[in-house]
Amino acid sequence: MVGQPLVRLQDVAEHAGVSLATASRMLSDPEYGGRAGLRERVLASAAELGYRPNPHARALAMATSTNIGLVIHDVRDPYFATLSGGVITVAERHDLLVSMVCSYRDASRELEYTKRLADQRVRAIILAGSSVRDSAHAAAMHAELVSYQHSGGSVVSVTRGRTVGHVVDIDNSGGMRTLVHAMVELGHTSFGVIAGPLRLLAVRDRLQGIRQGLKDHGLTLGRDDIVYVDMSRDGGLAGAHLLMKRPKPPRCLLAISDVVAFGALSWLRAQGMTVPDDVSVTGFGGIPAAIDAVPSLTTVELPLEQVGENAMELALKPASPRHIVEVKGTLVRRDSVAPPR
Amino acid sequence: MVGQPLVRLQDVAEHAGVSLATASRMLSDPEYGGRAGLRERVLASAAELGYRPNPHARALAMATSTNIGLVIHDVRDPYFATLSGGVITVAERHDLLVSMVCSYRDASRELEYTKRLADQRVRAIILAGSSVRDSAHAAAMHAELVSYQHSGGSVVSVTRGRTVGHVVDIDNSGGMRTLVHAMVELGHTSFGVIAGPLRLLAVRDRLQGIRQGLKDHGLTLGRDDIVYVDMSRDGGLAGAHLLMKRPKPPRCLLAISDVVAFGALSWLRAQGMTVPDDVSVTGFGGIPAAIDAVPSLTTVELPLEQVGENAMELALKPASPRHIVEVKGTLVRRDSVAPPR
DNA sequence: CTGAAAGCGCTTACAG
DNA sequence: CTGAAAGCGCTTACAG
Repeated sequence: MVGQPLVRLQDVAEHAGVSLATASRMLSDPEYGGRAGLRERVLASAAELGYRPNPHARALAMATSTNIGLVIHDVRDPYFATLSGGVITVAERHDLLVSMVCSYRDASRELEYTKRLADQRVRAIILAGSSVRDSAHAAAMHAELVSYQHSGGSVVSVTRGRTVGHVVDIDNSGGMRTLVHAMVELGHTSFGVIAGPLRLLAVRDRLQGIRQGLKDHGLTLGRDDIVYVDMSRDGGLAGAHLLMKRPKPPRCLLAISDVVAFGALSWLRAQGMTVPDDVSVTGFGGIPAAIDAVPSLTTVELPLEQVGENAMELALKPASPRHIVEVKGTLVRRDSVAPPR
Repeated sequence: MVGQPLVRLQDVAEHAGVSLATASRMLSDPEYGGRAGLRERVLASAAELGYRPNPHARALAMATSTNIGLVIHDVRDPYFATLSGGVITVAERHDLLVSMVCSYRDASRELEYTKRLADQRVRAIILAGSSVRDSAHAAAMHAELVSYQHSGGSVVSVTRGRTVGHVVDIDNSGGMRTLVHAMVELGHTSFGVIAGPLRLLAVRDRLQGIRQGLKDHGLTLGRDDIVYVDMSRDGGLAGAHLLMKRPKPPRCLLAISDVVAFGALSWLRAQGMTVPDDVSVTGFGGIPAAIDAVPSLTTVELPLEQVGENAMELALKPASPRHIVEVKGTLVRRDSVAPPR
């Protein structure tokens, strides 16, 4: 690359009449003493020359950068977009840049990006998507994270089950269980579940919550009462179709996430079915749009933005002791549910 | 930072029995010749030792990195989330990481982040939010971008009016004009506009499109027919309130963006007003959720994801010649509009 | 407190 | 084609 010569620390030092070392100290170590007026002089020179430190040189010398790595499933998903907003807010407060990558729920992408971020010496890696249940992959991820943490990096997972780094543990199963209780108490006994891929831990946990919630009331889920789809609006569309076209369609549709529930609502609307009169629908997550859905969506609301903030705050803490922040969702009952007719 | 010793290029070179220089060439220059089997040997050593190049050392030596900087207004806004998805998709294809920052429509943030990204020697800076109309700020941004480009960086703006770098030019005014024509042809004559802050060029352009569209039919907008709000769902809520509480409320609400329109729909619903029977509502942008709104939202649909892909593709092109990609929206008429009663 | 020097891990003219 | 050496722009023991 060609370019006009940039001003280096060396230039600042000369301009201020001090050594490179002193200039470096005055500029980047606020604690450092120094004879009266020295610091001011160096700062003035830096300002006058328009000095802007080269972060790569610094990262090379210090073996750490001023960036944060954020791994999510998909930015286009409001769940992750909202969470990312929280991460970015706190990162900004600490003058940290965030490099965001999307795994699209693909294990190998997740691993590759994690390595890439580790190589970049980001200060912290925040894994904000549910971890994947694949023992080979899990082992590789674990090894990578351990070595990354060992080299001074900070690891934060927004998923339980990781044995390294800090954790923001979202109570997926408990939230779903509470939701199911409420539906049963509303009078529902016939459920259909639109689930996501079983390799995702969050999916498993939410399903477990559903099963437990039903079991608490002596109910069970039949094999056919659950369908597995992509965790997207289109997945929800397909899932609703599969469940509702059965001979005896369920009276309450439990979607694995809000976005999936939106797809279901859309399918039902297209079929001319009325929610909640014909069928009740629930989501999970509490993305902002849930409140504006028509009918407004009953869901387990997670403080998504705050989860992102928590994650970023944990990223700033030393690796030891490990912190586990538990986040519980709150059931928000809205218009998408009613007692079965 | 403490950490186990990582393997360096030097180690690979020794293991393969070649010099540092040769190892470097074999590993990072596929074009480079070399005696038969040499490359294989070096690659084998690198693989065996688990060599992972230090990107900062490389960036320092080459004065360029393998990252892309993306500046948007807000990740939580589906408009930008969708667009970002496109950027990330193409970036991944080229093995590039994207560092994403949110300006929250704040000029000084935009400038600071741009500088920061330039300092990081990102390969390209993609400015995906509408530029701000403030001559001092514009001058500073321009100077920064020129110097960045001069030093080898690639600049792409998803907004017109920038005189440096490539541009993805979204036809904001033309799109709005078409939309207004359609509304007038539907029989509307009484409009209310929920606009965003005038310092945003995109807002000005869309407003201009509205005015032009009306003028084409001999109509004009009164001073009170337009309100200025935050470009968010809550802004839309407030805007609808302001306009609809007037003595003679408009029969058609033109929102400056889809998200703002969602807010308006929400307010109207809360008031017990029916869309489109009582009032028609339109948006702009074509975010995915527009189709699932109830009533589904009439809007000018932009290929947002593709805009992001285009931007990233332009980022890969040499600075000269400049490319201007023009993107037109398409009017999508849905259920949120009807002839006035 | 301050400075000269080594070192971070690469790339790339420059000689051979 | 290959290697020794300089250089990228910082930080930080190590002496003074």
